Amino acid sequence: METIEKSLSQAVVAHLNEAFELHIEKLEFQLTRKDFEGDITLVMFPLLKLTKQNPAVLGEKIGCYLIENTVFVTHFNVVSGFLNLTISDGYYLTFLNEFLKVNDFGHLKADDDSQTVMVEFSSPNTNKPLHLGHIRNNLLGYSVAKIIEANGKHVIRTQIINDRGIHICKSMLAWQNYGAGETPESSGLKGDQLVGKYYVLFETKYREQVAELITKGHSQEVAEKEAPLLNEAKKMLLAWENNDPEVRALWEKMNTWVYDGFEVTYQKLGVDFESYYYESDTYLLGKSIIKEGLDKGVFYRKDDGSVWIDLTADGLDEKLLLRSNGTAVYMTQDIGTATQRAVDNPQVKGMVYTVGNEQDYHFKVLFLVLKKLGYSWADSLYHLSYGMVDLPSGKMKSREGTVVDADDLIEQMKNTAGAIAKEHGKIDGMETSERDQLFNIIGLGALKYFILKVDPKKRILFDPEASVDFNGNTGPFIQYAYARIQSLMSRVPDMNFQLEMDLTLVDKEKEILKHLHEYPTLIQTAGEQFSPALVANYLYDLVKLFNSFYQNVSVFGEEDSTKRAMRLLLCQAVANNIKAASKLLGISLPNRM
RNA sequence: GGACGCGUAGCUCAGCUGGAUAGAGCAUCUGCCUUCUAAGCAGACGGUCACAGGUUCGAAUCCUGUCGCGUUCACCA
Repeated sequence: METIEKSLSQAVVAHLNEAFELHIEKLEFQLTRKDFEGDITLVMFPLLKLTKQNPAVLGEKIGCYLIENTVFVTHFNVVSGFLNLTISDGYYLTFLNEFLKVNDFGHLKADDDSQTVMVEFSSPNTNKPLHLGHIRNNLLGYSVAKIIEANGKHVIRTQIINDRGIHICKSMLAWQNYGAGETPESSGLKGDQLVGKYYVLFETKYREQVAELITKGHSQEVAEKEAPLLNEAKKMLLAWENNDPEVRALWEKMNTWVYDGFEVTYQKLGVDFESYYYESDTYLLGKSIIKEGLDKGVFYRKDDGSVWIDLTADGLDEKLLLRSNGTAVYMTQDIGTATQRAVDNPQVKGMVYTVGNEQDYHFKVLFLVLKKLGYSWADSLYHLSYGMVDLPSGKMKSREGTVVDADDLIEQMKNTAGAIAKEHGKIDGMETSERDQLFNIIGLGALKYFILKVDPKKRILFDPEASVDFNGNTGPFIQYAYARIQSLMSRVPDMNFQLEMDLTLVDKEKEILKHLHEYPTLIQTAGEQFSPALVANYLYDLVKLFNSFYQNVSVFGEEDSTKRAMRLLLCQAVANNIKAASKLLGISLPNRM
């Protein structure tokens, strides 16, 4: 179904080009502001110069033409340079009919010819549990993947796991030295929590050693470098790289614990993945690519043996790619992983990396290096950068214990939802299991919406105590509207109404239909901009419009049965739309609350 | 210091590629539960869109500069 803006634009453009011998390609229409009469507005200022007409005359001309030559323009008025057009109720009723025929109206379906896009998110380290920052990352990545899918593309959700390096060795070492064989089973802790505990323990013991060295007269700098624990960890990393069987076995055991723990968190969050990349599998490829690049002359070697790339001509710096001792750095790994991923998935035409904005520079360099290596796919890489999540107390720092743990936060949201529901007396006569499920849906809905509604690139100030609300512009507000429609629908045994096309719409009904009409365009824009926030704010506006309608216009009280049928169908359409849009945000909807 | 990002109501945020009198929620205040769920609705209050220039019919939006906040410029990841 063609949008009304497009057909209007075509009609007006053809008419103007002929009348004034112009070569305009298309015109932009916008929704008419509330205070003026009309539905769609053409801003005529740009046309005034071209046609050398005054606004009143030109508006009159276009307006009359549209009334005579289209079926859906019924009135028009001109205010200064604005031509306001009124669209017939019949047009919107036809639209409503179309809308109801499809489940996810406005979403395109991928077929065999569709593009495939890979979306990477989460990218955890295997030495500690997921925290609030990961939650934003996961929600964003998952939602963007859904939005891209709704634009008719195949999507492969993937995660790149940083499973090697000094950090995991620290956890391993602490577990070995102080763990006494503790396991997730014996401790009752989730695997990731257990491994995280030993990472923290390492840091504690390490700092004790540093302090001790300082009292013995060493400088801070020397002490930090010479502490025996750190040297042990380094030794362990080396043993790992040399495939020491014992170290590898311990590494695999502890990583497995962590993955099991992560899986539980992902399930609670409602995200999942189709493929996984492990840096332990790809860092060697990274190293060999560095060698190739060296041979090709893209990189150069310094006297100490380290390998670099000079990006000063591109406005960046010189960047280290391989240490003088030949070991891989972060960039080496990422080059390897990116290449592996491209080799494994030749059909993929785009790659989205969901990574925090503190790595903007890193990704700029990474993409540029890949391009200089001559990979054709390097141009289709995109860094979906997002702002960090700050706490009122400042930045989250794992070493200072100011991290908000993902599992804890989810639990807390659920409890808050329960407490508020109880306060409102919403849970009377509900089974315990049903109750539990409901609190889960609402708590997570609140959390997801709270995070997704803000522009990805902006930082979020997150106050775990106060800032997640259940009133106003929130997830539960949207869920509540949906639940109310469901309860309304449950009173109507048969929804097979035939829509009468000569009905007269009241303002609120028309406003809702106009809003629904914008949905396909919105999804397209959200896809282009990788922005779940657009979807969230659209949803909020829809629910606001709907609530106002629902509270002020009766459905069952309506005596005209055809009008009543139309209103019920309108409710149905809104419910469908809430469902479709919520799915893109990963927000579940309850049938009652 | 260089680079990148941000700055809109007391607080948290919208404001699409420039368009009409800058919008929501929270907080504060007024009404509305005996008819489909009050986690709601109707309304009031609240703004020098950081500041200064520029571009033009027209700027919160684009350009330049200044200030403030953040991130980043590691043989850390």
